[in-house]
Amino acid sequence: MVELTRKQREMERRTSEILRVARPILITEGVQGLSMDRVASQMEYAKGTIYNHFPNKEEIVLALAVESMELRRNLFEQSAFVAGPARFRMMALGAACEFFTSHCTDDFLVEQCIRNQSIWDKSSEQRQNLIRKCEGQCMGIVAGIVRDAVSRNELVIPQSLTPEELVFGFWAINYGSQILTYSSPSLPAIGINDPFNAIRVHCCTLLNGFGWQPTMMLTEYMKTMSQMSETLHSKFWSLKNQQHSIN
Amino acid sequence: MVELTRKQREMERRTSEILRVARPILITEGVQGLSMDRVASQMEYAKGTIYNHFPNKEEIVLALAVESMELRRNLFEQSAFVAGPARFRMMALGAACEFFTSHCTDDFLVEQCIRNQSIWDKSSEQRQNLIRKCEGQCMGIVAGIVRDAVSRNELVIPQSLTPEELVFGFWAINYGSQILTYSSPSLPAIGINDPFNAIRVHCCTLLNGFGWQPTMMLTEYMKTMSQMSETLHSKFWSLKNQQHSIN
DNA sequence: GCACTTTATGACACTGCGCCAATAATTGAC
DNA sequence: GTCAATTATTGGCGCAGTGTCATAAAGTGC
Repeated sequence: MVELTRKQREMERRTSEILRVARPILITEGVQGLSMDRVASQMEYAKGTIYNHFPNKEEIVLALAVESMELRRNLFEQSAFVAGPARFRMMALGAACEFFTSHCTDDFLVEQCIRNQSIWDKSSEQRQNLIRKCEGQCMGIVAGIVRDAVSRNELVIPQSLTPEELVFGFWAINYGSQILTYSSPSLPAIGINDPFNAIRVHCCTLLNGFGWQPTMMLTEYMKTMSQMSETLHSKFWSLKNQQHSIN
Repeated sequence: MVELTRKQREMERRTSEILRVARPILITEGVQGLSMDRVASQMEYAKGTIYNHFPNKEEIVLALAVESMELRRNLFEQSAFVAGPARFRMMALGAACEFFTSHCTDDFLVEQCIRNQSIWDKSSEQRQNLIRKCEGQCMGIVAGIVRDAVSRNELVIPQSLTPEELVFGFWAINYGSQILTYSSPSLPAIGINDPFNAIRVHCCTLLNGFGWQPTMMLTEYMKTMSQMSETLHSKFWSLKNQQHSIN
């Protein structure tokens, strides 16, 4: 029994070793650049051995994405601890998104990979469920804040919207802007100089538009966001570093 | 001279023939499924001949994306003709986005492909510029509406935002929601039952949040959107069909 | 030390890309 | 109408990557 456990642990250790080797390849050269041969030779194992751990490279990509999404979820969880009105927690989440995109760019890029249909198609349902689970957890955290705001009478959700659908709008605007920022070749050329600032303005406008109390003037919102960002950064950094030491 | 032109025309005819063959493959089986061999055999030409027209398959994908983006731009142009306050034109643009996603799904999917880094990397700068140009034109149409609203005193843009950055928010929320809708495996499972409706609500809230006149209650906005959508659909359809007859 | 199980290996068949020498078709001068 | 020159087409080749599988090696219990 002890033997079995030792073997299992060795197996798991190598699994995470594979991920450790694969991650920088995926980040620097994309899904194209990642190949089983390459991972194998870099680890000084035969290809077949890698196939004992992952049935195809898409599974490796998904496994890496799960790690990255877990970091995002941890940042979200941390944001949900901010004191004060629920709106502050919502703003902290915005700060977490910004942090994730600008300081965990690698993880953001890895997370992006799973939006590729061909990767999704080739991977096992089991691992897909891990992704869904993490996605659901993130949604749960944000929707929880929305529900909290409602119960505190700080927000009235339009009747035609579920709390999750309200979250969906913020999710979409953050996600969309991040994708556009990273994949649209030249935003400045078409007049978008500071996408981060722009999205902050839009989020503030959206929050105010829903009448989410306390309503804030733009200047006040921006100031609070800056302060909040600064306060949270140390926590965010420690979460990020934790993540890296695990790998 | 006449001879040359005839040859050139034959060449061009075949180029578009290649695209006509490649498009359904790309749509049904993704970038993975599209191969030069396959296009060649389906057209009953040798592979080398296809390479006389496109230096690699990525160029084919980009060429298809240009076609699809041109359809989007045409829908946008059509929307900009709507009479009344600039806000109505902005709403018509929203309807155009909805139409593009739900009735030109194939084009939407093709447009998505170019967000893939590896495709962008392998394609020529020339064709990349075609994409940028079309993207810039789309932005120009929407930013024009924003500027119009400002000059009509129907809108005051926050000082920290350029008109394009204001557009960026709407772009992000629409784009983001569309991507999430198509690539997030089970939105209903996490509480998002009607993403389209949700985004309409968010857009209305955002417009109101910016104080874009005439301010509209949600019910009024939704009603107007439905009417507008219905009115525009015939124009949209004819544009879409035009596109298809060209191919 | 032996029979048996588990694990690792790398050669192999297969697919697809991009190249290019050989081949075929077209052209225009005579 | 013929023919050399130009131009276009062809498909086989080298290369790289995937995933499989028979074989070899290592590990395990007795």
